Amino acid sequence: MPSSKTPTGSESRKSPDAAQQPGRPTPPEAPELIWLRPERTGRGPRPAHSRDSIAAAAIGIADAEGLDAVSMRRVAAALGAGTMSLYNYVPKKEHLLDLMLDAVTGEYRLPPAPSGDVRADLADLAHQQLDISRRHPWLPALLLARPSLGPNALRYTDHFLAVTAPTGLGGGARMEAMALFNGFVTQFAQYEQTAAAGAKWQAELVGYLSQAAMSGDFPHLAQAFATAGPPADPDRAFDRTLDRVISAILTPTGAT
Amino acid sequence: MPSSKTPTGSESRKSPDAAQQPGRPTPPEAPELIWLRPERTGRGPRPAHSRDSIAAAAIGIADAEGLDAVSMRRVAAALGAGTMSLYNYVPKKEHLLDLMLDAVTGEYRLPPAPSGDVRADLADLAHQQLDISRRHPWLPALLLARPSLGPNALRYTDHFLAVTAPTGLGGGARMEAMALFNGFVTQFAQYEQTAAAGAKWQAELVGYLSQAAMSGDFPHLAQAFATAGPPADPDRAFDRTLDRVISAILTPTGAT
DNA sequence: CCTTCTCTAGGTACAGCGTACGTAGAAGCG
DNA sequence: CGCTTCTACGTACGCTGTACCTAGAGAAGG
Repeated sequence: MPSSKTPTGSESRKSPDAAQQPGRPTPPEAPELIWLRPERTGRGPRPAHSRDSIAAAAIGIADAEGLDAVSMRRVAAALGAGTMSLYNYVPKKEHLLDLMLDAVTGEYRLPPAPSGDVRADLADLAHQQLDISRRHPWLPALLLARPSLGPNALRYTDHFLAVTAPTGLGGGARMEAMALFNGFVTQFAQYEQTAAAGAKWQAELVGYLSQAAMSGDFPHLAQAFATAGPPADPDRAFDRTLDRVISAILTPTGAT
Repeated sequence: MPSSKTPTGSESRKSPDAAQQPGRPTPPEAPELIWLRPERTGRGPRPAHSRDSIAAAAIGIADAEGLDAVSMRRVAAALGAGTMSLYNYVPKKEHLLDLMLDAVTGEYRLPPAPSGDVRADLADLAHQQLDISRRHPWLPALLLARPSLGPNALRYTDHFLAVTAPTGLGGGARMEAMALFNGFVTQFAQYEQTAAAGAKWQAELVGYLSQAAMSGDFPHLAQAFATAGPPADPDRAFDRTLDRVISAILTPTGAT
């Protein structure tokens, strides 16, 4: 943690002679992480909006029209504010996305303590994430694009660590396990979304694949096609692979 | 699914009286999937560029300046072509990204046949993917964003199916396994990239996390922090989790 | 051969994006 | 009270993807 007053000196923007003049405050070093910036400093007029309301507005737009429709102008308009006013709350658009992420992460219903059944607790977390992802179709893409760790994500992380405590794994290993676990669920949700988005795309893909299988260049693909049964219920496929992932996490490997 | 000739009717752009006139060809329905469009039809002047050269140009830009620097204008300029000429080869920017994806997928060195050691073959695939992702830092993000299945991806898929044939799993299950497997590697590579990108960001994150751990609101997080050893070699962490993933794939669960 | 049709090349233009910058005024602190 | 620091927001810039249009190249049909 650097002292809050020392300027780095490498970022002088104006004339160099004014570099060290104490009259120029040179906004010392705003943290890049939005959660490190206080929402309110106490000085000046009180803000007309809150991070929560901004996130809610953005989420409303994303739910209704997709993530691409979330622009600074749109969100500001939804709040009844001027476009540039939004930049008082959110220094860059990235941070707006961080707010959205953490807001939906708040939708988890986390029990006060683990039930004792690790498998069940993990399965519950996975299904909750799938539900949330279905409510907010843009979520998987965002989750895959940026890590982010807002307050609600911290709560989730703490809960995950609590749930997996009985495995005997060390803290680092459990964090890796969480990444693996979340990653799987997120990717599944993401795939579900893209598949649902374009029926035409999916139909073309099937045609393309079977044509490729027919060509003879991909014998194993052809064989897989031949032996594949009906398209299979996605929910069942999810549970099946989820089981494998949980087993992978719970199986001891001798390393911490 | 509408028959392939009937116009939807909602897309008439010109005068409606010319709608069904046979003289107007009405480019019947170009497939959305770029791999379904022939690269060359045979009529007209021969194109000045190829899909390969276009992909190479785009990849060069992305490698040097990141994915955001890949714009239609930039790629066209790199080819010495006018911006709009690019649209003769690539109907939308998405398809340019598809070309890039499949081109780098061609960098896999796939042995002509599986070695017989499933674990070793899978580990090799994973390490190759990690290498390719390190050569092309933009790859993980792209891979996570869109499925895509170009010719090289088909070759990869066929190989994966061949490698996993001895597991006794059905075709569908092995496809799911591939998704899990690729997803893990891709996410790991992606995380590695974002971590490498911003040292400042990472430092802030550590500060934020330890501050959160200190606050007492997240006891398990605090405990994980306390028991965590040194930051751990990323390569070792990769191999460790990769082992778990492979085990998850290889362990029979009674379902096909 | 010439005609015709289809293709490629590329310019112009538009709507929309993120955001740098500057100004005006309100609210807390000394 | 004044000083400082905040909020609000209009204007403007450079950039994006791409719709639309005009020329002209070259293969196919007569």
